[in-house]
Amino acid sequence: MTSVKAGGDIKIHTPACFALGLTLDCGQAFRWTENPDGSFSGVAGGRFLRIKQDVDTLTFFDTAEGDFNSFWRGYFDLERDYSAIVASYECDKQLSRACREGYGIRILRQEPWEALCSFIISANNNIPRIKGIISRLCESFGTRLTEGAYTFPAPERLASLSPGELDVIRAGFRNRYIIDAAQKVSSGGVSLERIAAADFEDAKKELLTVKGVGEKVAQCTLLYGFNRLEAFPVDVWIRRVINELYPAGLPECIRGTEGIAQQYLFNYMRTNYKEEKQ
DNA sequence: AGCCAGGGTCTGC
DNA sequence: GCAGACCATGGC
Repeated sequence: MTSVKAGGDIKIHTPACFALGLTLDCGQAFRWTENPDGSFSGVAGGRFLRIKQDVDTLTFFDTAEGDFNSFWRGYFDLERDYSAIVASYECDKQLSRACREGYGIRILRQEPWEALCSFIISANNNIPRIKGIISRLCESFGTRLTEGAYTFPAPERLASLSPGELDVIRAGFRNRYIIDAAQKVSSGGVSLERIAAADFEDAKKELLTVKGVGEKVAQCTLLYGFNRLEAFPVDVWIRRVINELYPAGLPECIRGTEGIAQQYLFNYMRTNYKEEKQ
């Protein structure tokens, strides 16, 4: 069976402060892979996308205009003025440097359920392995879109599984956490709609009722799944940032967009640490 | 071989 | 509230 192309390519002028590769490979999303030609392929919102950034052009291959406007525009946060946000970080020297080195990183607007489930899997784990587990989760329990591309399984699909049935994804002790999250979300015991409408503290409190969700996973879910830019997840890398760069406290200029600053600092510390080890 | 990874839970004080 | 053991897995 041959697939019918739904639409042509969409080309837009690359927005200011937009770096595709850094954004898709900075530890906030786990579903994108780089192709030999420099484009990226991935699945989000139940849609497969191949996308490539050239000097001045961003190409969404084989994408319908309706999908671009109703989904991808929001997913890549194209309407937000990142140049202004990054400029507001000039109050701090080290943060400014982090912004230069990671210039163009954006916070993706991922789906709440995928973000919650992905960051439950991220606990005490490393990024390459997180990607592998999520890939196997989608391949085993998602819906096939095209060759090698599967949707992220809905909570309803995972809620009826036993931990043993999840062994194929090799998530280890996280199996029962994934299932608990799927059960609470699909039953409405935890409501993603209510979380989206709640203030920050109430939203976090509701997320913390899920097993396997502590402070850090809740902050990640709110930042990446609900676009709460005031969230500030602290993992081991950000702990190093705080200890080594900001022992007296974080700079004032990040107030309101702490999550974006956090992403630049995360990238900065990880990149420099890797170079140090070579 | 042992340590680490976008942590959290559970128990005991 | 806080420390410490424990949790699966795989890369280095």
